[in-house]
Amino acid sequence: MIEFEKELNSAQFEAATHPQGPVLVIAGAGSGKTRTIVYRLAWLVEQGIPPESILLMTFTRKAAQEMLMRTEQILGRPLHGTSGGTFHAFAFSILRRNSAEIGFPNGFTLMDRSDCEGVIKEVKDSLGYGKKDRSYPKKATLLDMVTKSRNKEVPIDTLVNSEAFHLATYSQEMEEIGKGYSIYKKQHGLMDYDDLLFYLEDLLANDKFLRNSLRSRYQYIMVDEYQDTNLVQARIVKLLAGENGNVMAVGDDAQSIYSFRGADVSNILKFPEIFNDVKLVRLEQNYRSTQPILDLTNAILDGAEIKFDKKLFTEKTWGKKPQLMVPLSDFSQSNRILDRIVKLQKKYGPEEVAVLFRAGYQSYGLEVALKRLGVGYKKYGGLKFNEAAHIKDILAFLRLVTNPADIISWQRTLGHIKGVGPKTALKIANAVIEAESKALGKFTKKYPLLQEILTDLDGLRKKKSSPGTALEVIIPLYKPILVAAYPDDYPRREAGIEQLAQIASNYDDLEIFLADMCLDPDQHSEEEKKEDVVTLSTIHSAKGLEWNAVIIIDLVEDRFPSKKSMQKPLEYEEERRLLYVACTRAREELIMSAPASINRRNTDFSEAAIPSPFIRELDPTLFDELQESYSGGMNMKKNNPITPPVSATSASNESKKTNLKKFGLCKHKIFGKGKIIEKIEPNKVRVNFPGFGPKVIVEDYLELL
DNA sequence: TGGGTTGAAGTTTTT
DNA sequence: CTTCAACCCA
Repeated sequence: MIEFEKELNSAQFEAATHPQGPVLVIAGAGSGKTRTIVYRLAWLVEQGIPPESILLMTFTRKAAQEMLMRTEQILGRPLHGTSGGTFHAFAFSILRRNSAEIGFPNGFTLMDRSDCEGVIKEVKDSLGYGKKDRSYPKKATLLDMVTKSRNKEVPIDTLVNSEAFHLATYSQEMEEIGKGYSIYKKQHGLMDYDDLLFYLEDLLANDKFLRNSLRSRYQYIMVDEYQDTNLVQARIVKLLAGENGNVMAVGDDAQSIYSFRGADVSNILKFPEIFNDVKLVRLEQNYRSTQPILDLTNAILDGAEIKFDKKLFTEKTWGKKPQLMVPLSDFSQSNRILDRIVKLQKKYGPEEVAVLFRAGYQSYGLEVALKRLGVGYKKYGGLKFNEAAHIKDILAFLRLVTNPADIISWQRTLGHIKGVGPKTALKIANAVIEAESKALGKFTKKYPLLQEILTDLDGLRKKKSSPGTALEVIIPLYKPILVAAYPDDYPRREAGIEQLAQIASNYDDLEIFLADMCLDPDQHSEEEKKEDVVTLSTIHSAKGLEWNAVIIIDLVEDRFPSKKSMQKPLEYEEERRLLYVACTRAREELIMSAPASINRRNTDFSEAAIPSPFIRELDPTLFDELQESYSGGMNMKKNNPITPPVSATSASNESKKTNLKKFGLCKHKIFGKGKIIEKIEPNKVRVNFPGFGPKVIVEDYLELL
């Protein structure tokens, strides 16, 4: 018997043992959110609720697995049949069984990011857009806009006006591309991540029988990280929960960091309006970090444009102040951080140290340093295992076994035949699909390799082969192609393919294997399995995790907050929350690093770097500052001379103000070159931009020419 | 139409 | 430094 009342604090207990109806748990960072969910699961099961009637939606599959495992631990017995995973994976499993009903009689193939980009490019080209226009939005940008408009459920036009003004001239065409994209997917039996959610919603809304059967199956629904759900996810929850509404939503509005993907914080704020008689529980006591760390994280939130009514507190009143390290450059930062990692690992154990950063590439320097010293590490975020060209090649081939209409995969696969490019591949694919044996005969005669590929595909299709056996056929066929394409590093890539085969051997069903590779790309990568090593992670991928010591690197302007977010208030605020998430991962030691200079990509020279505005605005008594001396050591900066470092921005503003009187030429990041025609308020001017017309701009966003 | 070359532009986060 | 698309030649 579990003693719930003893194991949980009163708020946690209240949430975990709430008998019926909707509950909203606003759980501050480190407030025992996972613990609450786990105890709720255990409580439900102890009340006699069958485990298979519980549905647990999480942000990653890993999170779900961990929670289910912990529940089994405290229950002391296995938990059979509880469904746990991401919205996307859940949607896939339902849609797969009902594909005919949503207009995919032959099933569908799930696309990953680069497949989607390929389709977008195809549509763009077929519409004849962007010819000869070098500055036409790239396929990645186009896809971003299309999916963002879909996720936020706002027309592209509106989206462009509110957050991508520089694309204004293209919004009409982007709208068309979006339409074409959606038709293309349907025609070729393809779905992207967004489709999974929208088709699921349609299915639930229209199929009363299915809806009722799912409702009676899932009596209790729990949704973790609710602040990062989007509108359609919220509606799906509503459809699944039904009248009795046994939903528990858990989240923290201060940790919402996925709005770039369409997540909508107002979901969590509006939850009480959507369901009746919502029980609201707040978890505010922090069990993770020491008080000096919380003082700093509370201060970060204090600077927010829209205030959070939230002050985390802890009983761990002891502890070290967070540190701000100022290495001379981003290059020396790697070495100084390496020293710290080694020391911290001795103190806390090798697994208990993590280095966090804004973007995947920011850890490259450190990775080199770690390798040189032979310190093991695992990295989360950034490039994925299945984004490597050779892995994609193999997966494309496998996809043709299940979906012959997948033109993108045909082009990828047939492109390896000498003399075949996208155009010829398209013709061949059409000949195959339409079964035009005459045309096909010509092609197979001309390209012997094609005959081989087709024969293998046919064999695999007929036998309904498992992923493992399919790979046994494909690998020998692909090997010569691999060797020819990458003469210098094919052994490394071959090892990657071996690894893929290893993963595949755990699956019986090819379609499920392929979907999992998109839905959960790095669950099986070798990284996962490494033990006793330091963790390197993007902050997004570190969500929900914690370590004794956390180091955050590259806290300088343009890198964190990212350059792009500086001009957009909403994105800038999200960067702030991102830093909040990063800092609240630390239990005992928090180290922030803001190198004094960074290397710009296109120059050989380092440029002076300005510490992140989030750091500059902090009260300097909240942290200790360490500066790297020219001889290499780190010295404590004595009694923290109040460091509103006569910031470079304000200094340059001064000079701007005087120069602006001349009404000269200037440059704006979005509108390009323009001429200043009028000074309006103390810090605003009217500028005429060729092509855009006159605009009122805040001086700080202008560069004088 | 494929394949190589050239020249310019753009750099985040993820299911 | 990398990626992308236009351009040219076979």
